[in-house]
Formats: sequence, structure tokens, C-alpha cells
Amino acid sequence: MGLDDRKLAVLRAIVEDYVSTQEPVGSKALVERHQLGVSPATVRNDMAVLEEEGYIRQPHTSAGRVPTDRGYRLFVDRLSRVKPLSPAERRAIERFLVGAVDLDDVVHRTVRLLAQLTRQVAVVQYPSLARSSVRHLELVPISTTRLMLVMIADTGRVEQRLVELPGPVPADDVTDLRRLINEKLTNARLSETPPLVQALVEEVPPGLRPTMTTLASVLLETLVERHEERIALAGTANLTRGGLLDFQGSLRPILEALEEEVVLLKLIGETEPSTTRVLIGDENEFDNLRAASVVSTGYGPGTTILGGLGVLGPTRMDYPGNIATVRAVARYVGELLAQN
Amino acid sequence: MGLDDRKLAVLRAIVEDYVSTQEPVGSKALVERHQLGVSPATVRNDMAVLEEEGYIRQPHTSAGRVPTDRGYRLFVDRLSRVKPLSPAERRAIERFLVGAVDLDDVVHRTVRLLAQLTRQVAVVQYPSLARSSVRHLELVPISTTRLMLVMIADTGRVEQRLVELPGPVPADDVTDLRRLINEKLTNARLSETPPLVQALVEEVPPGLRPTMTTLASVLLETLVERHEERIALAGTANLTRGGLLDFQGSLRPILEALEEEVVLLKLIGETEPSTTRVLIGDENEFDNLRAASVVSTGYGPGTTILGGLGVLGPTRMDYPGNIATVRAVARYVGELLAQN
DNA sequence: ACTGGCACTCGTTACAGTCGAGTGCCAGGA
DNA sequence: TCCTGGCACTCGACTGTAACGAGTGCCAGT
Repeated sequence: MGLDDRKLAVLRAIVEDYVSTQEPVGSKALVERHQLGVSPATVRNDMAVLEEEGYIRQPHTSAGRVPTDRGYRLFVDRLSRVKPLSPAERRAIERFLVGAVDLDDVVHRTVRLLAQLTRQVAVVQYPSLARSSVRHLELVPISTTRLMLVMIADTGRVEQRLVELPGPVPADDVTDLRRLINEKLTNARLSETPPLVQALVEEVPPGLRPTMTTLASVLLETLVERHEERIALAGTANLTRGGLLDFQGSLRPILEALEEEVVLLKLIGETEPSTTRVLIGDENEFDNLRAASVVSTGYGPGTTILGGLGVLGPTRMDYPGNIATVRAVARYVGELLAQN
Repeated sequence: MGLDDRKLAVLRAIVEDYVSTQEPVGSKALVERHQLGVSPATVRNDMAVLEEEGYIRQPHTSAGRVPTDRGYRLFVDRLSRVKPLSPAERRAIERFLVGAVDLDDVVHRTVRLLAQLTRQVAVVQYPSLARSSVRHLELVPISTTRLMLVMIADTGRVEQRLVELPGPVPADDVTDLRRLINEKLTNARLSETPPLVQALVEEVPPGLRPTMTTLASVLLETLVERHEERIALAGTANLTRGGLLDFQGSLRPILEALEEEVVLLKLIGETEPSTTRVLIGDENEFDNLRAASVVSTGYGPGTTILGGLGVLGPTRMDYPGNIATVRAVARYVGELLAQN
């Protein structure tokens, strides 16, 4: 449909103004604040077309225009100019992330940083187990019939499980098992371990067979089935900015969605390498989040993606700014993990 | 002063009605809904006294009465009757907590359970490190100059830290160190470890002295200084119940407070053994939480207190019910940890 | 193709009036 | 002495009306 350059410029101006003022924007205000070079009347005609095409709408007959989800989509795809981070922001990122002592610390600092910079709700997924490798497996005897299985991933993530053995196992055997398991599994990708674990059961001396079988089932559970991805969240208080105009007056559905890890994972976890994904309002598959937008991307050392991170806020958000920030933070975190 | 039995009964009735209806309660409605045996006029006189004493107040001249923080306090201390849990609730608790596979799981299930039963925001502190003992310390070689130190506490909590060694250390020495450290520290209370760690440095053969010194400082940091208590939260969506009448219209300060772990720890972490603490509105030391109440208690196996748990909600909350629930959940969690 | 002008819409605000829940007080009765 | 019924009063909530103004759509003119 005929959307000439000026009409696109008008849409861009409407989005930018509405995002910053939070109020429906009218034709007069528009020509005053942007150099469009035409009169309000002309702008009104353009607006009428934009409305017909579904990019903007009028809350009330006598009010200005507001972008629709479709309008934001067009804005994000074709109209927004990249907004480079300010030096202050770059400095903030570095200052914030330097000095993290362990993985938990990195994730916590990252999520807080994101929330602070974007003034939105920030979500960071812990490095996904499925995509990492085994650095070391440790068997710690608790009693003669109980072991603590500790798995250390190359990302620094640590998982542990208590194992009830079928019968008493002497310390020497535990040592043997530990050696055997580490020989076979160290450096293996977690997603590739199941056949290796199966093979382990076969290789073990007959006396240890029952013990190894028990261990194997726990191993599989810990390494693979238990995809319990962890998530960190920060900045929920930012949801209350903008009075209750955003989110049509009720934070309830948003808060509910934020409590479901499954939902958050779907939102930020399914990212293709080096893309920044933007989900606007309706595009979201969860009813509770129809009034929200999500900007997310993957992070990891180099080109590997270990997890996702992103921000969630009202559809009326600063897309260019948030996209830039999310990307920058993801890159810094990736570098940090690479040093590990 | 003279608060005779009937005046107290009136106060109790006001609290109960206000909590359930969320609306200022008038004298007429009171006599209708409770068997007070007197006329509205009499109740009005009593109300006048209660107001003078600061237990209730009138939002507007022509409205009913609402309890003040002081009124709730009196209610909690002297007027509320214990509300036994319903069988359904008991069943819910058991069903919910059975089947937890590890500590993380226990804590997560507990906090969700609490939120669901009380319909408030639930907070659960992870078993405090300071109060637990060392079950095992593991040294995992990552490279010749790097170790992963893993500490397993008797509560099932696991902490790990990466250690950069001053120089390469052969595997045999690592084994020796592991044995030595475990000999001295296993079963020690974390709060009592510092002198033991110091002693360790002296006992080690001179060749391992520098390595042990490095290890010691990380150990101290991990075991003692790094009091990084962890917290789980659930049910924030419950804050939006009761429209925006509670919390004087703005969730902001509450949400901000809930993001500060320090604040939460102060709220639920400082509990004396087997007491249930109730903080009502003003009594709270944080300005952000002036409009909220907190019911909290400690939990742990037997009489030891390993951490705190509780709920946070509007001052207008069902104190007897929440107190009963918090206590019951704490007891069940304690039993669960004892089995460990 | 753009612009100025004009009639129109409709949400917002202000104001006045009514209604009613709830109160305080008082005089009378157990 | 304590309780009760009655009564005047207060004041927030709601309703209806009117004025205002931001913003629009349309049209005729350049």
C-alpha cells in the first residue's frame, strides 16, 4: 500500500513522541516538534491513511493518535535508527560486571544492570545446562550407602544430587567409579551424554554393576532430563512507572506471568544466534503478556549461545534504546564468560 | 483506659469485618453481623472510646471505622483466636512438599505453597550457612594452577568457588590437602571454622604452605565472610488483590523493597526460636513497607533455626489464618530437613 | 499536492444538587 | 449507672448540566 516516505516519517514521529510523553499525539504538536516541513492538515491526511492501514489508532474521537502493535512493528523493522550507547552507559556496564566472583554473582549483577539501564523488567537465564559441557563429576561419600553427586559444568554452573545406593560401597570403589565416570564424561556436551552413560554401565566390573546402574539413572536425570533452567529477575518495580496507564491498569497478569519460569524461558530462551528478537504485544503467545513487549537475545562466549537475556516492558517502550542495551550487555557477559 | 470486654469484642468484630469486606465498618452493620447483644448506639459509644485510644479511625467523617496499626496489634496480641488449619490445607502442605528432590526444590516448593495458601507474598530464606555445619569439602582440580572448592553443608546447601593457586600443585598434593582439610573441618559449625582454618595452615608440610594459605583465605571467605544468604520469593501477583486500595494505591515501594535481599533478610531472618513474629505497618523499620505487615518464623530440624520464612501483605490481612499457616509450613519444612 | 478554515466530536473539568451511610449527642428508661 | 431510640448533622459518592478545548475530517482555494 502506498506508504511514501513522509507517511513513514510521520509514523516514526508519532512513535517517538508517544513513547516519550505517554500521551496521544496530535497533528499540531507533531509539526511543532519535528521538522516535517508540512502543515498539520497534511499530517492529518497522512494520519488518516496510517490509521486505515492499522498502524495507529485513536483512543477517542477527539484525541490524538497512538501507535498500534502493528505500528510499533513497522517502526522497529524499518524506521528506528540505531541508538549508540552513551559513554556513561558503557562505563556503567563495565563497572558493574567487573569483580563478579562466581556465576551466581555474574547473573545477579547482569540482571540488575539490565534493569537499571533500561528501566524495565530484566530477565537473565542462567547458562543452559543442555548446551554446556561437563568439566568434572565428583562423588562425595556421605555414608556407606549414600553419595553426593556433584557436576561442575564448564560455565561454572554446579548441580548436585543425593544418591541412595542399593547397598554399601567401599571407599576404594567410589574412587574407581569417580575415575571411570570422569574419564568417559569429562568435556562431553551434556546433550550428548546419554549414550556415554549407558556405555558406562556395561564397562563397569560386575560387582559394581548395581551401584553403577543407580548412579546412571541419577546421572541421566541430573544431566539431561532435569532441564530445570534457572532464571534471574530484576526491576519489577519498573512496571509501576507510567502510573497505571501501561498494562491497561492491572499489573496482575504481568506479575503472574513473571512468576512462571516456563513462560520466561519461552520468552528469552529461544533465541537464534546473534539475533535480537523483539516481541510486540499481540505477537506474544501468552495472553497475560498481550500488553507487553519483550526484547531479548542470546549470550555466550564467542558464537555459542549458552542462554538468553532480555527486558520486558510496556509496548510503549524505547525500542532502539533497549535493543542497543540488551545487545551490549549480552556481548559483555559473553566476553566475561569466555575469560572463565 | 477502661477497655472492657465488650469494647474489645467490638474491636475484634471491626477487624474481622474489615479484613473480609475491605470496607469501613459502621455500627449498624456490626450489630447485624455479630451477636453483640447491644444496640448500634451503644456500639457507637464504644467506637468513640476506641477511636480516642487510637485503635480505630474514620477515613472520612461520614464513613465507618477502620482499624489502625495499633488496633491490629491489640487484635493480634489479645483478641485473635487461633484458627486451626483445615484438613484440606494440611493435605495440601503434605502433597506439595513430598517429592522434593533437593534443597532448591524444597525451598521453591515451600515458597510457592506459602504464597498459595495465604494468598500473600511469600518469602523463604535458604538455610543459613552461618548456622549449618560442614558435611564435606571437595577440591576439584581444574588445571594445575586452578582448583574448584566445593563445600557441602549438612543442610544440603552447596557452595563453590574457583581458586587461583600461587603455583602448580601435583594431584597427590591435592589429595593430601583434601584429606587434611576434611579431617579438621568436617562437622564443624561454619561459624566456628576460622580458628580451625588458621590452624590448618600451620600443620601443613612447608612445601604446601603457600597453596594452603591461598586456600585458607578462600575458605574463610566462602565459609564465613561471604554471608550471602539466599532468598526465594513467590506470589507477588497477590499484591494486586484488593484492587489498589491496599498499599495506598502504589505498589512501587513494596516491589522495590522486595528486590532488596537485605530488606527481606531483616524481615524474616531475625527470628528467635519457635516464635512467630508479626510486624504491623509502622512497626516495620523500612519506610517502603509502612503499609504492609509481615508474619514470619524460623524453621529448622528440631529446635535449631536454620532460616526464616514468612509472608508479607497489606496490614489488612487475615492474621490468625496467616500465622497458623506460616507456623504449620515451617514445622513441615523442619521435619523435611530433619529427614535429610 | 498542499494549505487554511470551519464545523463537529467528545473527553475533561467545574459546579450544583441530591442521596444516604454513618456519626455524635441527648433525653428517657431499666 | 448503663443502655437505647431518636434526631440533627456531616460529608463523600453520585448525577446532571454546562463550558472548554484538543483534535479531527472535510472542503474549497492556491
